[in-house]
Amino acid sequence: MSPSDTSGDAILVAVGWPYANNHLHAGHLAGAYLPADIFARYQRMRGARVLMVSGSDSHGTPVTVRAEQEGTTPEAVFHRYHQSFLDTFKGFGISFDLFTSTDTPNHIEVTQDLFRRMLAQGDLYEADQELLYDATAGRFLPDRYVEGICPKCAFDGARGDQCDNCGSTLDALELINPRSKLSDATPERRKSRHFFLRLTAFTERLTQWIEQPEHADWRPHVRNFTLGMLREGLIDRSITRDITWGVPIPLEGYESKRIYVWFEAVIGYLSATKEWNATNGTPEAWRDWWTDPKARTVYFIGKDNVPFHTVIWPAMLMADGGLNLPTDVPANQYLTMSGSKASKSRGGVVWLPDYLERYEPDPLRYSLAAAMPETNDADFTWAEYVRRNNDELVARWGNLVNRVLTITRRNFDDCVPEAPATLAPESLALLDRVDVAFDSVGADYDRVQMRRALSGAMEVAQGANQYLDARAPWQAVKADRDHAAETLYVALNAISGLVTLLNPVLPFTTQRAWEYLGHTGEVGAAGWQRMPVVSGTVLPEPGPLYRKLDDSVVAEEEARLGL
RNA sequence: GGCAGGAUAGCUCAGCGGUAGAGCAGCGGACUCAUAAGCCGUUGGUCGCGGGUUCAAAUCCCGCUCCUGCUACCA
Repeated sequence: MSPSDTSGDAILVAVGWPYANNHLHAGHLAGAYLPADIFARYQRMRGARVLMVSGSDSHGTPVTVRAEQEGTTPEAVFHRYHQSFLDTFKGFGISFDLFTSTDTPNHIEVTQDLFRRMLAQGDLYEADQELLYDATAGRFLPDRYVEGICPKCAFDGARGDQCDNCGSTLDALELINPRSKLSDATPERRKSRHFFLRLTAFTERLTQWIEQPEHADWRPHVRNFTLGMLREGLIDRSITRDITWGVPIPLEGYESKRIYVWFEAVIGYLSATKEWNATNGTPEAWRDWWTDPKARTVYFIGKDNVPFHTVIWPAMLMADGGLNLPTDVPANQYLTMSGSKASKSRGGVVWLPDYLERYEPDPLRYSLAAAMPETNDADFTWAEYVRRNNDELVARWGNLVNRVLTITRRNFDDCVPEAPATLAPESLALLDRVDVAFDSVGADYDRVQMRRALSGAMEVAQGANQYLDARAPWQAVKADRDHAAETLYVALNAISGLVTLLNPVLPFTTQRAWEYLGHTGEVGAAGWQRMPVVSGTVLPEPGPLYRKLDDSVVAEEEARLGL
């Protein structure tokens, strides 16, 4: 269903904003974009009015630094990766209604509007801040851009925010012999006037909100982490920086400063909703997602983003007044790559544009969904990818489709056979099992338990294989043609249900299977139910849904990773 | 340091109070429609260590060991 069709319940699928300083990798897909897409596809199928939005986070120090290194502008860096993101999402079928950026007039306007109102209400205030300044690079340094000797353990190499040796959380001003990571210069202390978010004023309201009974089933790592932050005490944070690449402060005399990304990027969820509705001729309809208390707003992010989505953004929404707070923030844990953490800055990563040059999107979607880091960090290995592709997609599911279509077309004149008026008990049992799966698998998708949903659907596929084996239509077709006809008719109908059940995870290949069954249109448009396969329908010639991968792929890809 | 999660069959993991499970790998079998796929059977574990609660603990409580992550002025 289109977000413009107002008949369904409104669900905002809000997805974390990727930082436009590099391409996306498999960790991004597993952590946020894939679960969001599966969820959105499922909700659309069951008739919800889904609006799925995100955009490039175009601002921030690393973008500026990268631009300087390359001798180009921050805009150029941002545009390059923004385009890369769009290509990647298209290639993997991540079905955004809108993927915009923080570099739009609309976003700047929405941000500045909220800034002004929060300032007027006293939720923001001005104060001096002492910071480290790199005179060589001509820039104030974020804590992470400063290194020095740890004041607690004397480790030389501690970063300004944290010492990797003893684990202490630091203030960059405490470092002994600080040096800039940008220029190696010794930074100097300078005062600068900034705006602060009065987070401390929201502690009580945030705590009450998190402790509401309907939030009891939030993922433990999200809920407990948030409660821990609230218990330990929030700290007012400065939300402006001495930089020139970012959203301008809407006041006179602040031309050398910008609103900082962590304050501004989360506003993107709201500004993107407004942008989509303005573009589609319904400028007031953004309220259906943001002010209707029945709307759900679900945020798909990696766990490193939790504080911004369960504390800072909710506080900003409370400050605004009438906007919906997050319904759920099903943050994922990390995807590790052959045992080590996937990272944009380090190597050992499966880059998504690179992947798409060699492989189809669905097998990676499948592998990542089957081992999604929902409760723990999950490890991605190429060996497991190849195994899942070959054993599960090719052998169990793809082969099921292929074998049934092949026998049917060969023996029944390329048509769906006639079924008897009364089906055998095992035939009814299989179809019933498929139909029941729509409830259980659907509930799992709805709860963002993608691993469970997928394994539930795949168990039904296995059941279909067992059914076929028990009734052996390849033999029956010689002795008892009606028996074989029933088997194939039932199997085709079971496959039809499976196509729909699997479509949120495997949108490309299930669409092809859908057409092999003689259906027309899109799987996603047919609703969350088993589409009957009708006797007499002509079945087109099928092709393999998946390609079997040779074991040598494992060694090749591991070599690329530098393992 | 604080917080969270984990430690279960060779491997990847599920189970989270009631006689140890799945997939893969291994072994055996019947079949042959299918991308030599599918199906059936089977080998294999004192569920990290030590205490405790209970008629009963992988499952709850306490302590310990090891692993991973997060710890909001990169996002």
